[in-house]
Amino acid sequence: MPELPEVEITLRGLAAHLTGQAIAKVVIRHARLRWPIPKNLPKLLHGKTIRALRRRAKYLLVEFDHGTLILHLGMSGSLCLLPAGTPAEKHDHFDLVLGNGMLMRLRDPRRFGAVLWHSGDVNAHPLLAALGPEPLQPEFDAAYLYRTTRNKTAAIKLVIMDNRVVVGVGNIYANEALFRAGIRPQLAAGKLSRERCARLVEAIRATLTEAIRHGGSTLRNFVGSDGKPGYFQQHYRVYGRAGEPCRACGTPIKQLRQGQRSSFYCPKCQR
DNA sequence: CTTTGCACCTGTTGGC
DNA sequence: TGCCAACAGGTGCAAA
Repeated sequence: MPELPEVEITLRGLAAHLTGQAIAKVVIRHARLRWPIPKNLPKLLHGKTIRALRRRAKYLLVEFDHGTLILHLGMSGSLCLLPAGTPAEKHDHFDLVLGNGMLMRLRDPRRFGAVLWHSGDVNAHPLLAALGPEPLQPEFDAAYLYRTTRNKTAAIKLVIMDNRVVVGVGNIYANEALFRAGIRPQLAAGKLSRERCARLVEAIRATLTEAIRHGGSTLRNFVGSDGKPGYFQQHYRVYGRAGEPCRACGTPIKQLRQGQRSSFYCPKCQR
């Protein structure tokens, strides 16, 4: 589920409910996520007040006066707000119980997600320090992408999915953005012209912005929901459509593998 | 430095 | 229906 739009939607859904709340209790049911949840988290957070929620790449940052709780949803994670006392289900690994009688619950069947703590400047955390620009911020522009791709022989799809180049472009939206830009996923990044870099930047922005506007590919209620996604069938142009006709020209969509991930493209619309 | 493939997990899907 | 393999939207890391 969680590509950047889902994380952004989650952030927006939670922010107003968490900000200013004190932590009444921290519950760790299953500490073995991608990295272990710190054992001392309950002690660290008890009675402390949430000052703000932010997002950096696909990390959700819960800021306190004395440090930051770093959350990542991995491949299958979701967060929801429930009344305190709601019984936990199978994959509910972590709760923040709030002073207002609600709790924020992390559910993550595959456990590729993360719950970490960092005191001090969170941008200096090893997981965040080397990240590239946000795709929706002005630093990510045509000049930057052109400069960054020079002399790169790697496929453009792999490059835009590289966190050090730009964050938050996952497999689905990489495929969709390349279709919008009319660029083949296997094209060597260094061969892109300035004009095509500009098109790609705009395509990435438009694809992500549109997905955020639609509530991500998954719509959730954050308050009172059980975290089960209510599915919103996203109208993908190429992702998952191998063999089906291109929505623009009717040519069958092709599939290939790049870096152990599936890529999809229209051989006529994308060059 | 870049590139490649593995690893962490469970759930779902599709072929036989 | 059952069984099993393949695959899934992330991404850090070791090895080459």
